[in-house]
Amino acid sequence: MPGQTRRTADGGPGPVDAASRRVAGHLRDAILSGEIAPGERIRQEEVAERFGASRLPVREALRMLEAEGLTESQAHKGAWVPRLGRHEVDVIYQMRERLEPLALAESLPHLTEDDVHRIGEIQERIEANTDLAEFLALDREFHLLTYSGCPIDQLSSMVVRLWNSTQHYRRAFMYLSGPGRRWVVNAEHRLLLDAIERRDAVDAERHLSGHIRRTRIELSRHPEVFEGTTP
Amino acid sequence: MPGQTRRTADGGPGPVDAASRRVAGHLRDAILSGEIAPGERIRQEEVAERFGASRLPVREALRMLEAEGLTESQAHKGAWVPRLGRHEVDVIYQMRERLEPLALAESLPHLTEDDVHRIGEIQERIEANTDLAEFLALDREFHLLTYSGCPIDQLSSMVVRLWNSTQHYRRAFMYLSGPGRRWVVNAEHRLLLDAIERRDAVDAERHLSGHIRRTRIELSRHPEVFEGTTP
DNA sequence: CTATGATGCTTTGGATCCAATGATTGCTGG
DNA sequence: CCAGCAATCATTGGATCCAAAGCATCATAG
Repeated sequence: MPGQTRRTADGGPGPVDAASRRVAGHLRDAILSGEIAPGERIRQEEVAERFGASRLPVREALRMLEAEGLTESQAHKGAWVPRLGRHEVDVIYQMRERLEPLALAESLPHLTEDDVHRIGEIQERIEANTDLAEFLALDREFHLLTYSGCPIDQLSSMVVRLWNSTQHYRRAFMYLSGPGRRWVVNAEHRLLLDAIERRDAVDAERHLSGHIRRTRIELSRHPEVFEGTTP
Repeated sequence: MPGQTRRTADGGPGPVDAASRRVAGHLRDAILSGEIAPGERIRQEEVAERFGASRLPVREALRMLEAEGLTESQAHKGAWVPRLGRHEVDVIYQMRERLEPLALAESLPHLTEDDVHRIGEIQERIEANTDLAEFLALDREFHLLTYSGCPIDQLSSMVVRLWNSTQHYRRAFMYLSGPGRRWVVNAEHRLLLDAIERRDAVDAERHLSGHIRRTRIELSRHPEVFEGTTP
């Protein structure tokens, strides 16, 4: 799952990746892929041993992930992946409905023709794809690419953060709902892509907010997503 | 400037404050009060010596502040307070226009009668006050109190983050514009407060987004705010 | 048999020391 | 006199060691 490693700072020509950022990247992938589930605790020493580093960069990595909404921590009690409730996920999707159209509008003027072309290619791969994990990765890549021209760091990082913290529930939802309504996603993506190609910010914002809103409402009809995995 | 110290985690019954959180609190106050200006670099050792700690908790504190949008950092190049441009601040205000009404709507049902009463008291102190620094602190306290019932951590912390990163420019703007349009703020606050007392989320959201929007537009007419302090 | 308190064990937080990287400054050659 | 290069210095990143706080278990008394 490349492309979203190295987020917070170091965005520029940063030549090296410090150990703390490397550990953060591995941990991020582990959380986003579902290997570490919500509610699960993260022990510093275990992570340090796994990635061949000392505990210190692990601590810094956990702070970075905390900034991205991927972990929570409390003094002397450790860190864990936050477990979200039904209402919490619903509100986070409402935040996406309000923020991502703005990110798209800010990004649109800066997207190159090549960028738009790549977005179209991703959509073709989405339509040809059948694997669930790959669909999630491609969908994420599709949307984040549409925001990639946004020059406002605060906005970009908040959008990524919202995607991160709901990734697990999106996966659980897609798993439950099956591929039956995949065509709706494709239609929405196609309309969004067309608006982007026409550089029509108004249409793009409308299609995007509708896309997120529909997902939120369908997701809210699967309450079983939020009850699972109670050890 | 109390009330906003100890943000990120530890929100619950956290009994102690670790040294890193204490350092983060002091640094946060220093940045929000303007003592450390945008663009200024922060040297770890200097901070460590100043607050009587080792460099390690300072490093963790800088990560926490990075999470709150108060600092930026790059590997082997250190940390500094980010300097924002005119357009960047404008977009951040647009983010506020979209997010804070949602935070208010989520908060409203959970605000107690006592909360609402305290908000009214703060507004009275705002109207009686003449000092600029105190106005900024009270205004911040007013708005954050209206969001204090919001149970969605992600939303609350994002709102605080947006307030944090624009605090310096808000102060510069208030300093330039003078008290001449203070009455507009008071009128908007009064209408907002009334809607809150009536538990009218629709009205409250409208007044709030209008309040932020007007501030954004007046702020955008003072480009000199963003050019100052070039050493 | 249960509840309460003390003790040890695990895990995190902090301090000091060492290594690596970036910037600055001085030197040398054109 | 200026440009480029190299060496030194300041600053950050990382590893190891030590202290403190939570948590669980076990023993003991009611």
